[in-house]
Amino acid sequence: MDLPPSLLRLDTYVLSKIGKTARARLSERLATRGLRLWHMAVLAALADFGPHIQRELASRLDLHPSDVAKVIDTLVAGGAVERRQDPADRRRVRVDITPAGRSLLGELEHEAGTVRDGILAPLNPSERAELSRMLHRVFDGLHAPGSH
Amino acid sequence: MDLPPSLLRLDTYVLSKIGKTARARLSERLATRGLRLWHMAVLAALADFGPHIQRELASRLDLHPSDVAKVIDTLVAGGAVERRQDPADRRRVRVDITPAGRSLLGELEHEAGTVRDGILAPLNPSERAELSRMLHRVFDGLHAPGSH
DNA sequence: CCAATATCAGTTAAACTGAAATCC
DNA sequence: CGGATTTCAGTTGAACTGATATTG
Repeated sequence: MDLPPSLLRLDTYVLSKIGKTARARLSERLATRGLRLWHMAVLAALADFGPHIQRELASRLDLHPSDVAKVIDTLVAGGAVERRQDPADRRRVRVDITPAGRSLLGELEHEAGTVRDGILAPLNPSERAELSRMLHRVFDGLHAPGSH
Repeated sequence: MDLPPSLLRLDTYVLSKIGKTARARLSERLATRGLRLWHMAVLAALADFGPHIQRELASRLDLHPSDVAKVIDTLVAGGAVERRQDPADRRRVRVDITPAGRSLLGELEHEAGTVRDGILAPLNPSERAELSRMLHRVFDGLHAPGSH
């Protein structure tokens, strides 16, 4: 049964549906390890930018501070990150990724790549590159003033 | 503060973020009328394909039957759709859009178009057409076998 | 008796809110 | 004391589950 053409004509609807499917597929894979998307996002932030205090993770990833605490809890329990108090400011908790966390992240990125390849399979390599460029430009525009 | 490049390299991540933003922006506009995205989706299905029984709406839109009932409730209360029992099978409830519903849908589509234009503003018309074509191909591929 | 439909009440996972405790 | 940080407990909205009543 087909979806309403009135909706499909809105490119943002199609875009949103694809995004939802992509998230669901990756989420499903992460669940087999007891992880969710936020766990991967936190690991990626730590791997890319080095240690963060939890507040920084919250604002970088746009995740609520109270949820950061819970995500870090499970990552610590799994040995993927370490928590230690900032000696200079003992309110702050610095979080860092462990070697085990880096290797875990590598596996997760591989899974995410597989999901992406499955989703983008209808496009050939040069189309994929073109799509990627356009998506990034649109994405950069989201935070620009006057876009809504 | 930047997002992790490890995530941005996954085009599906960017895609998902854009979709989420688009949904949030439209959702915000619909909320001023006391509506949500599902209300618009139901109106679009009725306008495009004619009357449905609720079960058909559920399977077409991939919305749970129990939620269809609630969505229809508020649309009926607003005079946008009509419910009437199917005389041939009194278990079934046929739902149809009213003239008021059609005019409401027209306004909602206009709002959705504005949101889309804001999101896709970084692209010129031919780029937008190219993006649209690629997104539709990817979307069609989602339901094909072997894509995951 | 079994299957389908609509509907209601309850559950679950996710994002958010508010408040407390600690520290600068 | 005011403000920042973490954390806990509770709330809210969305999607899903299960059960019931009705009808074919």
